[in-house]
Amino acid sequence: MTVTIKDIAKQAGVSITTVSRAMNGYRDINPETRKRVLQIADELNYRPSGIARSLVMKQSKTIGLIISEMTRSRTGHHFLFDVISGVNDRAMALGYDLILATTSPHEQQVVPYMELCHRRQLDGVILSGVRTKDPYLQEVLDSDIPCVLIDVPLLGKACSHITLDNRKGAHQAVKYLIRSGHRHIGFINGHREAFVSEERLLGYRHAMEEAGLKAEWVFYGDFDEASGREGVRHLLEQNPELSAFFCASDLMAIGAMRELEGMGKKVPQDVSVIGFDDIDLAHYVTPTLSTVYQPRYQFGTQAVDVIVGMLEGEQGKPVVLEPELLLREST
Amino acid sequence: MTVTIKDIAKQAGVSITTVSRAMNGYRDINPETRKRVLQIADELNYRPSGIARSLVMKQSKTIGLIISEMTRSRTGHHFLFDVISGVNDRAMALGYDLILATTSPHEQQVVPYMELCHRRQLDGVILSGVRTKDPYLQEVLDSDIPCVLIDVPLLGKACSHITLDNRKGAHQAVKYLIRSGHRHIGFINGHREAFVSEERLLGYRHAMEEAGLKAEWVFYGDFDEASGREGVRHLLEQNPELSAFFCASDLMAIGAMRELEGMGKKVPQDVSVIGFDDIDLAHYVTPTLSTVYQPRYQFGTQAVDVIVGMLEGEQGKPVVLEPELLLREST
DNA sequence: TTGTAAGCGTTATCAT
DNA sequence: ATGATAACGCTTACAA
Repeated sequence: MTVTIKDIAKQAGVSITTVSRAMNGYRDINPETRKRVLQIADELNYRPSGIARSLVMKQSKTIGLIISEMTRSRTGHHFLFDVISGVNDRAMALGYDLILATTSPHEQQVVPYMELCHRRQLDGVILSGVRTKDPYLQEVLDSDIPCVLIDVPLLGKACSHITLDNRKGAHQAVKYLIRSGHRHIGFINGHREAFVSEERLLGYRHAMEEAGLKAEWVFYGDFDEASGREGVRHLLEQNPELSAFFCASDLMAIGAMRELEGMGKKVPQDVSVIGFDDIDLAHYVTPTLSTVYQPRYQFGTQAVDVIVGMLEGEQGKPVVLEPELLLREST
Repeated sequence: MTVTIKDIAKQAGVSITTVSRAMNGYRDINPETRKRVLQIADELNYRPSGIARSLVMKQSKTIGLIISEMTRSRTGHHFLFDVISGVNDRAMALGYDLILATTSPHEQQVVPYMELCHRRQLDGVILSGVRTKDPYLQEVLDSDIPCVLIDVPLLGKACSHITLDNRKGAHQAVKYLIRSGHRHIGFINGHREAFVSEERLLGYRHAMEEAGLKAEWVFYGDFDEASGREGVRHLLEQNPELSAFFCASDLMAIGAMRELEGMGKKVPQDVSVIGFDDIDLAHYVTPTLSTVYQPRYQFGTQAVDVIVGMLEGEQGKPVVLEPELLLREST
């Protein structure tokens, strides 16, 4: 049915070896022959089988993008699309195919990391959304397949990562609030199993403490809008003096603003709010949201670069991207 | 290095055939033997090679999701993430792997559809974002590989599609505006190479004409915010009497609202606006946007269902999902 | 410059 | 119930 090099070989009256040579641009072949082979391949509408090639070459030219908790709430949406785009674009540009797979903390216990890798003979994998104590982390460390984690600072023989300088980002945001005159700044953080949460907390603390302020108004949310609302309620209840909130995600910041509105407080007149991520929503809501920008697309492209680097024998170097504070109307 | 059935066979003192049998749950095998084989496989940490299996079985258990113009502007973002999620979730649930690939009208001329399919031996493909006269359309028709197109009403021996009842959606929206008392309703459509644009235009016309109104205030945009603004400017310039706009995307509707605001017109007091899609933004902007809901996630899951149906020998039936008019503050 | 033949990790056919 | 053996479509020594 499908045409193979065998068919071409027959048609061209040469061996399959010669066909293979012609197709792959080897030079120890008569230009005439190559031309004829290529010609016939074209006529026959030959398409090489990557599958067969993968089997014999023991590399698939495929990168796996494994995302944990992709659809859980709407949180991922805003962050992940760009990451996926970046990975896809760069992977394609470098000649790699992309396999997308999703998992969850639970799934991770059911189907081992290595199973995903071997099934498709992934050359490398990019892992996003894993929590600090998810099962895959150890498996990644044990594996020989190059892997770069997004936002989890693991390092190993075949494992590197890419992340933002979250500490700096948080520090910038909080410092700005302080400079704007705020003394009582609440921090609505993400959940505790996210590495970025730890880092952002450190940034918050650092900024507060270096200004001689107490850094104790912290709430742990879940990155989504509801938990932003909750954070405001919770923190304000105990500390009515809070005049600003730094939130570990834009979604939480939006929730915070909504809740504040509901309480009759004006943003930014009464209370200032800063988010994190700079998702599209940030400049569509009213008031527009000041936030810490994350170069999501670059998370994707650079993750691929690191992987491919490792594939070529380099030791994977961690990548730490720069945050950028974007000031809008909410401050 | 990697352990294969051969290794297991040796360890277990049986033939590879027997191992294969054990692994695949055949029943013409001694339960004892199976148990031992499975046991050893586990000890050795055996992971089957999907690649090898694909080669011999001539099916890869893989579905390709090919998206044209994925990152062009920010338009796709809002619509595509859910489609991707849906495809991914259902594909995984049914035991299929997902390969994500992107293309563009230009790319389509460079790398043939069949090349993508054969390279990975895709069992089926889902195609999104193609324009009405993109090269892939004909290729899909000629191909024997099951394909379902999203929002392009192609039908063929191995080709079906899934779409929304766009005509009805548009009709509902416009009819609502008419019932609200509007007589001069502008339509900011998507670009002409989108099938959905034709359909939505028909819906607009139908609603207007059945109310005895002129249906001639049409602008062709590009689905993005900028073209929404442009549409308002253009239409209003020539027809200051317009008191409502129906837009073929939420992004254009938001652009329209922004432009109207800029002109000093209040939404909805002076002018009503309805969008299309119900992206997340719709209920975050001010005023919140009335719109026609598209079940994006279902586009994904059902597309997979159709593909898998075809893989099992069914003739692919087109799927037409139901729109739903969501009324919010912009009307 | 070209061909022969082995092998990649499976499944499948046919014996036994 | 089990085992040889031939595929699957390709690459790659090694020979010629």
